[in-house]
Amino acid sequence: MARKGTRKPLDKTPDIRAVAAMAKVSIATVSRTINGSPLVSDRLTKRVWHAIEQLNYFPNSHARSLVSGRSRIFGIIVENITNPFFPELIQCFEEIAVAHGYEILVSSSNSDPAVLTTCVRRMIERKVEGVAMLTFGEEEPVLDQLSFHDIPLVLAEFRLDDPKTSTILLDYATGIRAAIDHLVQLGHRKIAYLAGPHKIHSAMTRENDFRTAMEAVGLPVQKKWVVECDHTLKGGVAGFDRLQALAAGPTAILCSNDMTAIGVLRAAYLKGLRVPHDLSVVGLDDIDFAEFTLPPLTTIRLSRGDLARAAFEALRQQAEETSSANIHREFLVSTSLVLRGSTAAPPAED
Amino acid sequence: MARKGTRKPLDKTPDIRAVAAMAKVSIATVSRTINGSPLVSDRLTKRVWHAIEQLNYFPNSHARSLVSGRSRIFGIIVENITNPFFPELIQCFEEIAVAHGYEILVSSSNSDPAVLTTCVRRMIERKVEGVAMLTFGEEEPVLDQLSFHDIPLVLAEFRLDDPKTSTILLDYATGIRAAIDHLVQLGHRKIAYLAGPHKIHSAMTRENDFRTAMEAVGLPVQKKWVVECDHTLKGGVAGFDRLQALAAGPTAILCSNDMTAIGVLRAAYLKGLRVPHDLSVVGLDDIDFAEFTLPPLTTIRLSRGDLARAAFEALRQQAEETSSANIHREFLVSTSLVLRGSTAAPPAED
DNA sequence: GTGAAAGCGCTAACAA
DNA sequence: TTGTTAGCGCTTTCAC
Repeated sequence: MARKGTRKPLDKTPDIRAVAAMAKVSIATVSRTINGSPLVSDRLTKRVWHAIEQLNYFPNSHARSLVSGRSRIFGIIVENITNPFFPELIQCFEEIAVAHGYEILVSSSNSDPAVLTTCVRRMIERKVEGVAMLTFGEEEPVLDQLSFHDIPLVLAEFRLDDPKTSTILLDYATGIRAAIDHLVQLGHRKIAYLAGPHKIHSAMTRENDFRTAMEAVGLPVQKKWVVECDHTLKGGVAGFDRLQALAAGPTAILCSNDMTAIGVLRAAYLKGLRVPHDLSVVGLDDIDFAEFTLPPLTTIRLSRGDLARAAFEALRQQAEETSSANIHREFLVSTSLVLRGSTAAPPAED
Repeated sequence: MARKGTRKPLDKTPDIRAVAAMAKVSIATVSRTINGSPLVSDRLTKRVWHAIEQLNYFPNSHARSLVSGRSRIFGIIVENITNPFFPELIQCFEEIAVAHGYEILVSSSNSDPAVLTTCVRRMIERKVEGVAMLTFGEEEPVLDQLSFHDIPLVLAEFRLDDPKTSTILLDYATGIRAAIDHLVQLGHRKIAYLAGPHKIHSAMTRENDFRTAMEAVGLPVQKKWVVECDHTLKGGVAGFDRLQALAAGPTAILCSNDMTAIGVLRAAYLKGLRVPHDLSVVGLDDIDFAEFTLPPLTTIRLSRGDLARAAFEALRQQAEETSSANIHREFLVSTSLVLRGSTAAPPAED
């Protein structure tokens, strides 16, 4: 409608033109300066930065993304931000991303496919350059969208035969085997397992690794002693209660995650069982809280830092390669047993 | 360089022009349809949506923001995402925001002014339409930037005389007074306080409210019994240890937040003190974990939902008003005492 | 009701 | 080295 500046002569946040005018250079020079182009002379570089500071100019990232076709945003979708494992993970991921000049968009799917769908939509609309799906197995409904829009992806425990998709494999088996060995060495033979939700892929992997480990040490897995929980504190309490309803209860419980284990600690206390004297409990994740429970939780450590680094690295490589060079990559994150106070020898048989 | 479509005839994610071509309408009509303009006829509306689905078209939000000048993004900056209080808060805020068609940008300042500065910069560059600073008192260094860029703001416990800034007041006093009353009624007279970092504004507010409450019930506040911690689990342990080093220790400890209190629970256990028999402990926040500690934590509840709603509402009002109508608003969030198992009568005097 | 066309603020050719 | 200019994908006048 009006030519530049005609409507409101002053009352605007400064744009690249204002900087150019003040520094008496072209807007191209301002752009080059901001982007660190080596072509700009020292003299002009100085003048431009001076003007930028004077005007308190902040480049508009929407304009940048639009024209460059690169948003420098990575999305990260976690299963449930309310589980302390994930904030710790997000924290690491964000630090790394910001250090590399990327932004992040965080979403929590809460195991709800509808939520997942809309947050993927939002990410596509924002033109993220990659998304880390750390939902551990609920990702299938949105995979097509992402691949249609050509967005690099890193998935946990899910191999997809797509050059733009990488996979992070979690070696739960080693940690779980170590936990079982530890328990067996202590004298336990009746070991129960509080599983995660079966619709979560990693929960199934963990459960299978539990079965494999039990078999390896020659212990039977009683069907009733594997109960499905939901990875929450409340779920741990409920799971424990179901286990307690059985005759000849287990002397040790391995849990699919720390939240479940902390719930068990609480429930056992209420039932008058003393951990580890009457019952041994092992968690998985090693969230910050695990060190501070009563007693401190013996758990299988899954490093947030390692996971975050793998996820970022996978995305960065995909994003910064020419798209024709993309290949499917795999990363492995290991686990290890952390011995604390929630495991001990089982009580003497009655 | 090349005219539209010359370079790669097909190999692109669809844009508004592709939709227009397929629906045999102008791009203006597509835009109107997407934005729900009532001016488009039913016949064309149908054709356009059909084309959108066929092509799996997602509008580019950078382009939208650029031209409309509205990003529909709110930023939320929290003090420390690793403290479970904040993920729960973010969760609520995000839900409300998404329900109202807004996106959110989350950042955790980790009490580091440099981090705060860069995350505010990123938010300004992304043209957020408002930011909720839930850092409780570390915001001063960035206030100028935000106000220079004319970005609506909502602050916790910080009044700023600016029409684009709203304030959320937290009524800690009521909850703290209730906690002190409760303790006094139980028979406690020696009440210690584990404070938060003094550089955090809310920590000072809480501490002052503690002093006021003590005075109101006629109890002296011993200088040595107020020790500054850092709102973490470790900090709670350290704070407890410092209190224990004193002769004639307190019989009850009120903590500036739940993390500190949980640390105290742990430290007391290690020292062989039984809570609540030997020592009463009260937290503040009522994070989800508080119900699951051993014993369950008596704490002063600060509703994440209320806080998130107040923050969103403040921002929405600022963003959707004509800028001339903006006025400073204040919201009040209340607290209340939640009785659980970590408080009891003090041990009989020796 | 619908379409044509002018930009939003910036980057990246290309020219000088 | 620097400046000129053509769009990035979309919304929004304005004219029909």
